[in-house]
Amino acid sequence: MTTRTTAPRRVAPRRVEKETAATTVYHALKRDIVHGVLEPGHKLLIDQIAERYSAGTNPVREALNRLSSERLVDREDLRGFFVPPISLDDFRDIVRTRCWVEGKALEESIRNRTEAWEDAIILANHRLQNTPIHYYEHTEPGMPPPDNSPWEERHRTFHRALIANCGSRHLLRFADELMLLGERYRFISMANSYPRRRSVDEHQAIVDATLAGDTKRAVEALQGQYQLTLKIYEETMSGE
Amino acid sequence: MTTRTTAPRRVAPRRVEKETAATTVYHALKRDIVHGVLEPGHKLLIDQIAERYSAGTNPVREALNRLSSERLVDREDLRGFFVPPISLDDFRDIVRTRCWVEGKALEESIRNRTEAWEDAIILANHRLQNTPIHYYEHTEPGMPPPDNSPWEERHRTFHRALIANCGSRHLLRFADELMLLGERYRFISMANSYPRRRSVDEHQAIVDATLAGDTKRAVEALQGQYQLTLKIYEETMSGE
DNA sequence: AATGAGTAAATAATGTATGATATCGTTTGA
DNA sequence: TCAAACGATATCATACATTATTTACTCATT
Repeated sequence: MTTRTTAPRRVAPRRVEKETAATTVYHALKRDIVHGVLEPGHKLLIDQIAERYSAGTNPVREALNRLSSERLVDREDLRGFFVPPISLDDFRDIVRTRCWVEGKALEESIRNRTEAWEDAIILANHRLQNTPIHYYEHTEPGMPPPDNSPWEERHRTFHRALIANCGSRHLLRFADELMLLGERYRFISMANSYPRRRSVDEHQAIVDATLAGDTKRAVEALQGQYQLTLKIYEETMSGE
Repeated sequence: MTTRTTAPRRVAPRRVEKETAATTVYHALKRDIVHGVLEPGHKLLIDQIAERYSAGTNPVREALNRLSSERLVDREDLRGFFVPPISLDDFRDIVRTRCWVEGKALEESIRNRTEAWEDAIILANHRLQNTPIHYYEHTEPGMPPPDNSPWEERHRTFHRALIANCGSRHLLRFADELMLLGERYRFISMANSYPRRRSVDEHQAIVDATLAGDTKRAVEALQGQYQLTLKIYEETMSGE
């Protein structure tokens, strides 16, 4: 048997991973609900949604049904779908639960720590620090709100990296769900509260304690950040 | 103004709460997957499911989409729906996560304890103790497996009652999801392991510690029960 | 005039049927 | 032995029919 001179390069049997319309609508709806584009309490009319995302009614229904199981839309038989209302109580619940879940997940991640996990945190933190935040105050009046999606994306990645080593798929899934629910409140009510936060320092403190293996300090730093977010939200609410 | 002698008793505008076909199929599928009637790894063909539950394809797709967000069915675009496979690793993850989540929820429930909550636990435990378990060994060969759904129902209610006072809707939702995922393993692989368990004593121990306000002992008793379940599962698996 | 029951029209969710498109298993040909 | 091609099967999307809810209106009663 002779070696081939031209590498046969088996064409990767990569499934093209085509997306169905239902999945496309699912992601679009999810994004628009989390970003507050679709307002809390708003009724989601099938036909409107279908037209909005250029899809049929059937894919829309499938997307809405998926989201209803993630508590990102409310559903009532024969009455339709709604964007879930927001409330201070709900946000308090989300933050508190997130503190428990991610606190535990961080603790376990540190217990199981590996070099690869630590590297991923360093990297995620570095990338996050190098991603600028565009403040609303610096844009001209009448301009659309600034797009911070790169920062948002890296922020999510950073927090996922912290707890990624906890060893529990289910706990990570819960953390992800809660992160999403929490982000919704940030987008809806606190779009412009970035500036008052020394988030770079906060993140650095979490990273330092985590890499030092100081579980107690790391968890407290993480939870402290979430509780600060809640505090700002409460002030924002009472100030209006 | 005189008081009316015949109470007008405004007829409660109680919505009849009709169930759609999609919801009916959703519950039926959920039950059959948890009970292991639909086997792990099995492909869920839309038409088959539709016929099985006497429904159209559309309601079936909606039900499957809901369940996919609860991890009770796996979904792949253009490839269909599947009953999730089971694995020892997955069950370990479920039990461990359940210990964390319910441990925390029980701790918080005790911290916020009220008389109503304690009463509900007493009652749920009492009802559970008075519900007999029908053992497979005691039925004639060839007979269908015994129906323990009353016990299962009360068992669920008991565990929900323990943590109901934790004050977090989201945590309770997670606990519920995990309970369901865990029950699936019990139904699939341990249908006949009831007898070897002194579950009445185990439950009583949890109740005693809980009502005594002994958080540490209560949580350990609760987690101990789950870990015992895992141990039995591991033995069942290796013994076959 | 204001209130409320009853009723009919409009609206929207739900379900059915059908056609389009992708995947999967098999066969055929080099 | 491998790969391309074909046919069978199933998912997905659209169009349409059905059923429930919501709204608007009428009219009797207070």
